[in-house]
Amino acid sequence: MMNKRVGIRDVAAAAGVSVTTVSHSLSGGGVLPESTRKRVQIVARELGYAPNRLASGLRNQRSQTIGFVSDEIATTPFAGAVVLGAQEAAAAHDWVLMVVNSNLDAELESREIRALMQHQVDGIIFARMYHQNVVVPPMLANIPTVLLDAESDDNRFASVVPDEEAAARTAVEYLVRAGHTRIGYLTNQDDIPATRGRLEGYRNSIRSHGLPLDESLIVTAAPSAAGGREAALSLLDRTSRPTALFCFNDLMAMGAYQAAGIAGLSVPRELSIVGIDNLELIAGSLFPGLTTVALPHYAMGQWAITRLHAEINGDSANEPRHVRLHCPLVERFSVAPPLP
Amino acid sequence: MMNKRVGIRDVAAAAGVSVTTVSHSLSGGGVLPESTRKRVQIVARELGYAPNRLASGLRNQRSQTIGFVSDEIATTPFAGAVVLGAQEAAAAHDWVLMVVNSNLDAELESREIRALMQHQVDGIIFARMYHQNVVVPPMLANIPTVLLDAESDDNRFASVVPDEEAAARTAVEYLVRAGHTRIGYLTNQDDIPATRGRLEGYRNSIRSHGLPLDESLIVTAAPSAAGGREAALSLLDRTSRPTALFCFNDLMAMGAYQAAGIAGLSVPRELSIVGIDNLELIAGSLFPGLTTVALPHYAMGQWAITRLHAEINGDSANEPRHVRLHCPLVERFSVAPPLP
DNA sequence: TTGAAAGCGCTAACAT
DNA sequence: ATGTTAGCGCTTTCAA
Repeated sequence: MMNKRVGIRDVAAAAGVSVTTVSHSLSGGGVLPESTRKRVQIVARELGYAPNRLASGLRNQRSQTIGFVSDEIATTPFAGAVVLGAQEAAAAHDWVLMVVNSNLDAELESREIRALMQHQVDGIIFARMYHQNVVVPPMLANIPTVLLDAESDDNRFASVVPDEEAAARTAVEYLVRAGHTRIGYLTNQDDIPATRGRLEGYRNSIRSHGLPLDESLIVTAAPSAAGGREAALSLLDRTSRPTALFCFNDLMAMGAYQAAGIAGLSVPRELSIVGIDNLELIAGSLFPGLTTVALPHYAMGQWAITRLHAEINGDSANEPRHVRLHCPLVERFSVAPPLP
Repeated sequence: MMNKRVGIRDVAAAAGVSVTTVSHSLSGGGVLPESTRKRVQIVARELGYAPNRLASGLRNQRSQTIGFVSDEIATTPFAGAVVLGAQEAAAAHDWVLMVVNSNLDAELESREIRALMQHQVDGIIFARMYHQNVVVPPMLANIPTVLLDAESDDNRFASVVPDEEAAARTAVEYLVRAGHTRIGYLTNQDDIPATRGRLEGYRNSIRSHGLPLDESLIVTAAPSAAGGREAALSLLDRTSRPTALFCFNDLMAMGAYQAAGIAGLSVPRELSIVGIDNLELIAGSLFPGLTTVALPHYAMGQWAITRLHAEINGDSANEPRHVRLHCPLVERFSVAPPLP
């Protein structure tokens, strides 16, 4: 049910002017005396006039609508932050988001993108929930598109991802500053960009602080609490155990807490722990609270829309194409100096 | 950039028929011989024709678009499941979702709803992330709207919420079946429908199993891990401590695990724990895994869209207006028989 | 069985 | 300074 009663011609009639004048008055076009403009605006408000975006979109070839395509929106708590960042930035441009989700089904994803294009979206955010390399569906070649938490070999698309390497350095550095010299790393067994970037960041940071790089302090496991628990356990069993653990993500960090409990070690007095993700639900609920490096989900959503806006308006020539966003440290209570 | 190249008239030209015939062929209207219909369809496919929904929406007064209005999409992991349920059901009706989020700001919410209406959405899902009573913004009176995880005194709106009382009964019953007779309840300090419903369910279930209802076993706290931890601690300190804890939500259950650790009790051997929510991230990561009652987020999303569809098509007369959805038990490993 | 044409609500080029 | 009018792409009545 479209309940748009009053249209531009009703306003015109009520104000005793033509539709052109109304259109100009409301959209700032044309050259009118302030007086008429004001008067028309007042009449429009009184009548409760609201423009029909379907009609103006049809006329302007601009729907003021952006397609947001993502994978697995349901299983991650990241999606909310990304969508929120995108939605708030979109609202600032008077855009509204059409959200679709493919649940990792490429065929479904194509259908959804097709639907979005039928709705004449002005552009598309192609988002993944975990930083990854993607091959962009070919039909996106004809529409302004920016990649979010994803990168493509196809250089045509602008993209934004977290700076994984710097995130890891931030975490390790924090531990080093606290006085730790034997810092274990619980890494992810999956070979994805995040894994590579964070591992590199760990190694670089250790080295750049003049600490010995002991590869046996790096343990590989599934990026889950269970994975982190087992990995941490294997490290804590050793005679000369690390005094701090840097974990690929907050879930593995949660596993490290569990391992500490099993090993009878108190966090942070006897074992310091740092994660990555800043999953509020986990990091804020662990006891004591987990110090971790936040992934910039909100900021990526925001950046993607802003970049898309530039692209659609044709002033994207000087805009950066590929961006790695900063990941800030979030301090809670899981780090202390090592025992003497 | 609208990149719709080929329109209905291109197809008409290519097929050597009129636009009318094309329209009828594609949408199944009119009375044409199968032969022409097929031929036109083939030509349309070859040309890569796709209808412009802005145009058909303008003509039909149906945008095939639904507004999804929610509060705090970012802070909860529930949002994803709700949106997914809604989106998949919407796709089945060839609808697409316009998602907006108000972050609890009523003024912002109004602006967003206004934007949705300008885009001529055919209906609106008014969703909350925590079961609550709401006053529906007055402008929704003129558009088909269904409430999700929310109820209103205004009886005009269909609504769907979880069956809180039954959820609690499911949890307690499971504990009783395992042999527990002293079951503590960690309840929420906030007076919201979930709190009332679950507390009632707890009491009803205890009574209906012929167990003594010991009100001192009910402890009130903040619905967080910290709240659950403190509440559980106070219960476990007692001489005749409960052998099982039912928790208002998974976060409080997580706190109960922490309390068990502090008290030196092993879960589930010495203390059984059940939650509500089935937050995969928490319930699946706790060690051992948390047995909990799932909130029907996906199903609510689905129901809301289906109901809205009936409403928009005017065949909602026999449809239920207010529904409480079943909350299924999800078994993991946090429950065992009490020690003899 | 097929086609011409009006019109959904809006914008903007072109008059006046 | 303001108004007339031709579409945007589609559906559908009405006529042929």
